[in-house]
Amino acid sequence: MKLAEAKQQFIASWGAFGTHWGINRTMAQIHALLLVSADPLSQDDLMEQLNVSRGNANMNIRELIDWGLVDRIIIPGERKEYFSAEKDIWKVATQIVQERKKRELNPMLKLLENLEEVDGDKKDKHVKQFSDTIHGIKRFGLQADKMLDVLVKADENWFVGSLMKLFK
Amino acid sequence: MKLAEAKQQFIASWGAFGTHWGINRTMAQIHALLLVSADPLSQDDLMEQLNVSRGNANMNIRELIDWGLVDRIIIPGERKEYFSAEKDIWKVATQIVQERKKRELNPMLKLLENLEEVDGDKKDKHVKQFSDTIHGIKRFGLQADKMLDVLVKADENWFVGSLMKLFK
DNA sequence: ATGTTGTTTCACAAAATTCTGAAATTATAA
DNA sequence: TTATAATTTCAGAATTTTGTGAAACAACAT
Repeated sequence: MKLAEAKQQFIASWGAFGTHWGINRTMAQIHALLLVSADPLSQDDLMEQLNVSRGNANMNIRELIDWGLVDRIIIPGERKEYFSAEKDIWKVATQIVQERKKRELNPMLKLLENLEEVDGDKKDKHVKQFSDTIHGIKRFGLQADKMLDVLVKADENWFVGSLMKLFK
Repeated sequence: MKLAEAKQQFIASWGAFGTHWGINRTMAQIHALLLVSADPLSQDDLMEQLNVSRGNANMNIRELIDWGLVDRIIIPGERKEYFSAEKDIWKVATQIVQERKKRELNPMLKLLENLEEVDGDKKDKHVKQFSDTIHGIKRFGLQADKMLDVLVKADENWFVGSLMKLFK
């Protein structure tokens, strides 16, 4: 397969993949393109290669920078800004985990804490089912939270090594 | 807090949460409502409590059944069907992991295999960056695939216990 | 200062997704 | 059978999300 064709396919698939995970197509595609590009690209490069507008490109680049997945690169002597993606997939994954934890898991846990105490007779099966469910989700969420903290801080080799032993 | 209010808040939040994960609002809300309901509910119950149309309710219930998160309950002597959600959150989580693995991770790995061999000089840095990236993602994906398989098959107590030891 | 190039913003447009409700279908009862 | 209740389907409507492009803004060079 030709490089250009393979790139296209990767970008298209990564974009489609993203939409299943609450990430919009263009953002995922910009990320994909930067992941497979040897050199940093400018906003115009991205616009041209992905066929998207200036505004769209700009907004999604910014979002990727917010997520810590893309860096702004200043090339001395050049007026334009360039962008480059973190290529180490372990780092990409832990960065995403960290952000989603912060943005989604932690607020959810906070909510669950509020919902934990409901008025009413604990013998009432409706009250009981509600608080049991909330409790169960919270317990699970706290467990996940702890695990993900370790994962985020872990070094890939140590982590994979330990799991291998565990799961061999 | 009153039970009714707490329920409402849980349902609304679970729905919002779902949208960050590629799950549509109604589907997540139906799931939430069934999670906190002590007894199975009919389609009409769901429609009424969530204020959604028959078609919408029907489609999303079916989807939840497809995902293995909700069961159809036949009550003898009753004409209507009732629905009930798996309450054990560990089971819910492993079920979701299993499905997403099948629907998303496995196809992605297959794609990456196709993209692994690109024509052209391995010395060309563009070719090299592309295949290095694809390789990296594939390696990571295979590792994740294995891990998740273990997780799906694992018993919660064993799993959490092992991790506790590992991460003490 | 003034012009030029590059970046950001944002009102509106386009597209994608989700929802509705009525009609068609299916299942059960009389 | 025929009537009745429950379920499913799906074309179009409503809503939400995403994208566009021109104008405002900022940075720099002359």
